[in-house]
Amino acid sequence: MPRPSDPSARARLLAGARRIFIDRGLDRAKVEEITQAAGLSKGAFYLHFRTKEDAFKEILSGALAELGAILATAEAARAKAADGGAEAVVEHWLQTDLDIFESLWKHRSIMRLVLEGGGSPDYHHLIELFADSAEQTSERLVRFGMKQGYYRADLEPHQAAVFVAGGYDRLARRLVRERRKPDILALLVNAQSLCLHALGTPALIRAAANVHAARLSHSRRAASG
Amino acid sequence: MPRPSDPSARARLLAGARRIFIDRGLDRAKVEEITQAAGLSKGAFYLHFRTKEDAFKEILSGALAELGAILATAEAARAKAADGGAEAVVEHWLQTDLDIFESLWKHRSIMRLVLEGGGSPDYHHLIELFADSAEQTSERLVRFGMKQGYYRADLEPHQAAVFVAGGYDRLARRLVRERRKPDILALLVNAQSLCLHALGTPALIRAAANVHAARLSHSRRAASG
Amino acid sequence: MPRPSDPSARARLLAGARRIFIDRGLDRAKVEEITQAAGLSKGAFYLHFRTKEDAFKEILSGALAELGAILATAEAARAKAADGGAEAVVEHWLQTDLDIFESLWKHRSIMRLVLEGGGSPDYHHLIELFADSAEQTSERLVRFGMKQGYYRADLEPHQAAVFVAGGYDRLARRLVRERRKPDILALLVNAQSLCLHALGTPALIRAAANVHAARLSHSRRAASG
Amino acid sequence: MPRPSDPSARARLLAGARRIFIDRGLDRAKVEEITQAAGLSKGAFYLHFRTKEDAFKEILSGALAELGAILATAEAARAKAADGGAEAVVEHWLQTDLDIFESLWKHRSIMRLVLEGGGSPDYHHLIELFADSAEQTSERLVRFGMKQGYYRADLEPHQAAVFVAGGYDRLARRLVRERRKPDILALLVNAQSLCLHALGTPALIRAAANVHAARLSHSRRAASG
DNA sequence: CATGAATGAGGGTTCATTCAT
DNA sequence: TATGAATGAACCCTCATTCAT
Repeated sequence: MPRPSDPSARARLLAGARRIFIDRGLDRAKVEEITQAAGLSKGAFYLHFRTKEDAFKEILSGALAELGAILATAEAARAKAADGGAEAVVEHWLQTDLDIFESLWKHRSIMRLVLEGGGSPDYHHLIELFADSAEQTSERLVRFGMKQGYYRADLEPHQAAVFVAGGYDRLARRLVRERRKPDILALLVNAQSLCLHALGTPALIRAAANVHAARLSHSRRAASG
Repeated sequence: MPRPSDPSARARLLAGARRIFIDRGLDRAKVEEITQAAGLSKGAFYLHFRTKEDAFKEILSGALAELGAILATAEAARAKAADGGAEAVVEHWLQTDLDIFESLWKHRSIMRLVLEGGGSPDYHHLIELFADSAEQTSERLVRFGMKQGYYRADLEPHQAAVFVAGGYDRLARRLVRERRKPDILALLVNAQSLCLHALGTPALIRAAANVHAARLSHSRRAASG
Repeated sequence: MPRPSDPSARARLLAGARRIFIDRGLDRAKVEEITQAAGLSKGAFYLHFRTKEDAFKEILSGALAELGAILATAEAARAKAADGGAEAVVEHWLQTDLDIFESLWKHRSIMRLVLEGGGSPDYHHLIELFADSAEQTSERLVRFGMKQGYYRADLEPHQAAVFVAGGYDRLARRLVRERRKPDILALLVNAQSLCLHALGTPALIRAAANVHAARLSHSRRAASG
Repeated sequence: MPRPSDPSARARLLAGARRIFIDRGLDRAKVEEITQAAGLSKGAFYLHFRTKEDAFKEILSGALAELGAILATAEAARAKAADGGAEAVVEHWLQTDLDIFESLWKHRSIMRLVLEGGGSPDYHHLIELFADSAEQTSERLVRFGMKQGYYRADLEPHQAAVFVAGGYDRLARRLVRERRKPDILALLVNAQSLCLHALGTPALIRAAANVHAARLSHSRRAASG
């Protein structure tokens, strides 16, 4: 017996697929589980997606596209921030991190799946892609910071970048596993602070302290208000 | 027709299994691929392993046992190192890291598989286990370091530990992907140096600089000799 | 390419399974043979049955349930028959036997399989169950008949029951092997007559003769009319 | 490591095979179980038997040959017994039954297996063979008895034979399931007595009573002495 | 004779995908 | 669009049998 036509079928299938993929991983997810979760029949799945993998890619692409956009925007705004002096640099950096981690939180379940390999070996390159991109961004930032005199001159930029990216990577992996939303701003302020103590010049550390204090107090006011 | 008896069959199967698991992940690896890689017939697999998963576990356990032993040894020796002053602490820390990363390198292919989720969702807890243990060790070290006066007093130990562990985690994930063996000592010296600049007191940073210099020059002499 | 939908698939699978099970026994029957016999693909089997054994049990349960119902009904009606005197007792006994043997004939192929062990050792207890139940019923009847004075007083009830049950058991085993339907009424009249000569008092033997004659002439009229 | 040469290997394999066949049936018995039970290696089995089925046949043939011999001997002696009058006929009949049932008891485990279908459908014809032969013997005896005037003249010989054979068949099936040896003489005396009440003339019944009494008292004296 | 590792044909079961309705 | 029975290619694991030692 056909179900009443429902324009949301595709959306419901995607939602079901997301849930099942998250529970089982791509390989172990069964199409029938997905359609059951969506309240539809097995055949319906193939009206909307060519294959199981296609549905997976589509679910991923949402999250990845958002992250890509954030990175692109940040990249574009970097030069302008640099002109604004130390505090603007820190401010821009912090804002980019916030955008990224908020997006990770929003898509945490599917991101977690991919981060943990549940998307099958075939999808692992995506994580590497993203992680490498983060690392390269870090390295560019380190080099840029050194050139601008914000960072200590004795750094080996690549190694520093690996380490910084690693800190953030681990932060991200933890975030996607949390059940309740942590105070992302606090986490990132802390992370930046650590990075800056490792890499930055005293001047930059001071600038960061100002930015951080301002942000945190503003955030607390917002929370309590 | 049976093949000539070959006492290395089990080893060859393990080697084949490792290779195929690494290529495809546990779920997508076919037993027949494994036995073909080992130059044996399908049935031979089941003379040596009860199931495909059993073979996987066995391959894993070698690597995990070694890492476990290193951590246990290090833990046991820590107190003694602490008595030896700043340089002994740094020395002990560096040595432990070296042992771990050498072991990771030795088992890099299978470790990479697990780190990247190729062992099926079922095995992911192992990574978390190890990562959490690294994080907890980091946190203990940070608290210990703060108490001893080696680390800055204004740190939030948990956040610092997450970040430090993250740096090492990322380092490990990179290491297991390398084709040629990098200079592990140099990587770790760099990593420690970054951590110390982020966390350590000037005294400790100086002590570390000595230890690092000694180790590096010794290592270079060995390499060129 | 899927076959055109056919609502009789399950029935056809059961029919195919019955045939193949009967030919080969449970263990040696291949699922693919069954589905071929049903004109379906191997996978179709698992749309309708969880396992090969399940299909077997289902085929059995039909026959067993019918036999169980007949025995229960007969048991319930026994006391009333006893009140009707010797002829009613014989009549009731004969009718029960007829119901059972007609049911056996209806399900002869599967009953034969189980009787002959084709359902794997696992199913043999079912035969014992049924045979023991028949023996116990026999023994109850013998004791009852002795108490009522219908049977000779010098019988050892258990041994007599074993023997009577054995006669019927053998009759059943022969029946399920026949290609063409024998005259079941005649068989049973004969069997009863033998039992009664072995066990009964002259009065009961005379009563039985009347009942038998009436039944047979009625049956012959029906056959020729 | 080869075991010390042991001339009893074949016997031990047969004993092991018998045990395992009895436990599991032909199809479900594994060659390795058999050789383990015999304390030998899997290969040894094939030094002594061409296939698993061959070993089964060999085990069976022992029991079947003995039964066959008993039947042949009895058949040969029948005419002579007939000349000896009623008591000699009963005596001969009883002795043959005793020989058969003692043989069944001796080989009860393997006989039970075959009777219950554990030898796979392929072997079921053997039971039918034996049962049919018993039935035919019964029928010959009934006809013979009727001709001699020992049996009632109004019998339908075939039906009577089915019933008698059935009683013995059931007796045999029960015997092979017993754990402890029952009093076979008593069982058979009882069975004969029932048959004779069903089939025999008063003269034969009296003759049988004499034979039975003599045999039982002799047996009791033997048991108590 | 004995060993037991090796072989490889099976066969039960799963599940992505198709398509008649 | 929706349905869900049907398909059939996989794939894991078993086990009778072989044979180099």
